[in-house]
Parts: sequence; structure tokens; C-alpha cells
Amino acid sequence: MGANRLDEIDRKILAELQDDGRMTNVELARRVGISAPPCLRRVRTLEEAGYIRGYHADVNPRELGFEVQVFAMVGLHSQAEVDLSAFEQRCRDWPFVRECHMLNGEIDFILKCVAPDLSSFQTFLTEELTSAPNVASVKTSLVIRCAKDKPGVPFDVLEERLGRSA
Amino acid sequence: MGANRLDEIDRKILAELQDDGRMTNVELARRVGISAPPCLRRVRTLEEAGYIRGYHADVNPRELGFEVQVFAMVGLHSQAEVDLSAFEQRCRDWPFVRECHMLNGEIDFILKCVAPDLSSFQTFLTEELTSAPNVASVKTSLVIRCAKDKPGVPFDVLEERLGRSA
DNA sequence: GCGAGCGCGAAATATTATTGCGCATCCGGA
DNA sequence: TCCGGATGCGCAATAATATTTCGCGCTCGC
Repeated sequence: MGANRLDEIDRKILAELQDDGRMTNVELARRVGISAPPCLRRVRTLEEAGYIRGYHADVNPRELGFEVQVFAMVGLHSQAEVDLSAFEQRCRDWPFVRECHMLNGEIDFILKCVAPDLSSFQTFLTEELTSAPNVASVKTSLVIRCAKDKPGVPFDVLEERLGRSA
Repeated sequence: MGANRLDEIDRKILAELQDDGRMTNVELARRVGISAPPCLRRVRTLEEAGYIRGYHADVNPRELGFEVQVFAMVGLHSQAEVDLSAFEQRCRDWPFVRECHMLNGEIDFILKCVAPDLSSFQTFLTEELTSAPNVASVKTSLVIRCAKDKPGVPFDVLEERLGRSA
């Protein structure tokens, strides 16, 4: 469900705004082939319906002095819901942790972290993360380089699938 | 380097646009405490200097029919630069792969993937990823739920650090 | 202390966002 | 077949915003 309620213009709007979220409505309307007022109405509707959760500038961490990016794989002692939630809340409170995903399998959580330098990350790792309640194991991997970092979803795949089923 | 060249207003601009990338320049100027023209000039400068790499709508994958998110940990046979680059290029070509990070340690790459359903991901996994040249091992973990997903960097940490050093 | 460079803000103008409204189209029922 | 009702478009008008221009004050190096 969800994507079926959207027509081709809506999907094009989402694709364009995912690619350039600060595009003017006039330009957006031109690209999707309708006039500005209905285009803006569609955008508002998509926002209110939750298809668009927000807009964010993509800032460059290195330029801003965040030299270190790390993935941390975390295992917990207890997987009771109370304990899972407690750990998630800690992650929300830690500024270096940018993403926290609960996983299946042997790893319980994967965290994407960012830090100004290795030493400040080490301090966070030993004094905060590893020593947090219920944390059983933490494996970390430094990001050497990033080959791809696309936001959201591949709209071209969506079009293909809808095209076949339509 | 980098963040030092920015004054407090620049950093506030980046923080605000990271939080809401579609804010009008008038509103942004009001929040950072200067008038609209210099505010817009600063934004343009930040964009051109690479502090801002772009703007993106944050779309909701589930609403759009992408029910499955997966982290894939990939090991390669050869870590020669040619082979690393070749694998990275494949990742760029696979639409289901949204992020591809090269890591240190036993894992060579971590991929963040999105797919419409489990079966289409399985097809991708077996027919594309696992069977790609030079791929030695692939471990996948399904995302059960996402507790935190913040973009970019924690500007409050940046302010603290600069505050102490200034 | 004195010009040069820098960055601000006021004002004017160009563009864009937003609202109001009439029209065409597409059903579902008489 | 014909008739509302609902949906969604586009035009036109207005409000808001973006962008340019320009003069002023500030700081800094000499």
C-alpha cells in the first residue's frame, strides 16, 4: 500500500525533491509537467500524508571537523523490550550516534557514529558505549572511504515495478 | 581546518538547514540574527565551498513500498585498489544499494540496502551481490526497527568544542 | 590615523508562493 | 443516457520571498 495511491506525477515530485530538496516550486512544476499551484498542493499533501518526512541540508562532516566515521555493532545481554528501549534511548541521547538500527541475527544493533577525531571517539566508545548497562559486546569498524551515499529510495525501481503491474 | 573558518553565524546556518533544508531564507535570517541578503550570501558561499553538498527530501521508504532494509557486510578476495574500485562501481550501479562504505578490519565493505520485499532482496543478494566477481563473503542483517536516524553531524558538539578552544 | 577590504542592512526589483475561482473530466446512480 | 458530485487542473491576482544594488561602518595592516 502507499505507493499505489500515488500517480506518476506524485512519484516524480518525490524523486525530484529527494534529489534536490530546495528546488523552487516553479521549477518542480515545470519538471513534472503541471502548473505551480497544483504542484504545490501535491507537495503539501505528500508532506501531510507522511511520504515526505522532512528536508535536510547534506553537510560535509570532514569540512566541519568530523574526521572520523565509525560503524559499531552492538550485542546486548538482554533482549527484553524494556532493555531494548532503554538502549535505544541512550543512543538518541548520544550526539556522536547518528543512526541506530535494531537488527536480526547475532548483532542486536548497528550504530553509525561520527566524531571529530579518533581519540574523542575512543573516549566515547570506552566510557559511554561499551560501559553502558546491558551492553555485552561492541565491534567497531572505521570508515576508510565512502563509495556511495544516496538518500532514500530508488525511484527508478519503483517506476519499473509499477510499470509492469499496470 | 574547515570549521575554523566559519563563524558562529555560519555554523548556525548549517545547523538550521540540516534540520530544515526548505526553510525560507527570510526565516533562516531571522533565526541566525542577521538580515536576509547577507544570510543568502552566506548560504551560497557555504554551498560553493562544499560545506553544503546538497538538499534532499527525506522520503518514507515504507510508505513508498520499500518494506525491507538490510545491512550487508561484504568481504572480498582481493583488496588491490583496482578490485576495490571495481566493487565500488558495482555498488553505485545497484539501485538497492543506497550506501557503500569501505571499512577497516575483517569486513571490507558495509552496504545499506533497501528493497520492496524480502524476495526481491533475496534475488538481488544471490544473483547479484554474492555472485559478483571478487566477493568472498556476505553477511546480511535485516533492520527490525530504526531507533534513530539523524542526518549529518551534531552541531551542538561542534559548538562545545569551539567554545572551549576559543 | 588612514585607505583597503569586508560584511552588514535598507531599498528596489525580480521571482516565487499562495489563494480564489471557474472549468474540464471522470465516475456512480437514476 | 443523463445528471450531480467529487477531483484536479490552470489562470489570474495577491502576498511573500529571493536577489541585486548600493552606501555605510568596522577592522586591520601600515
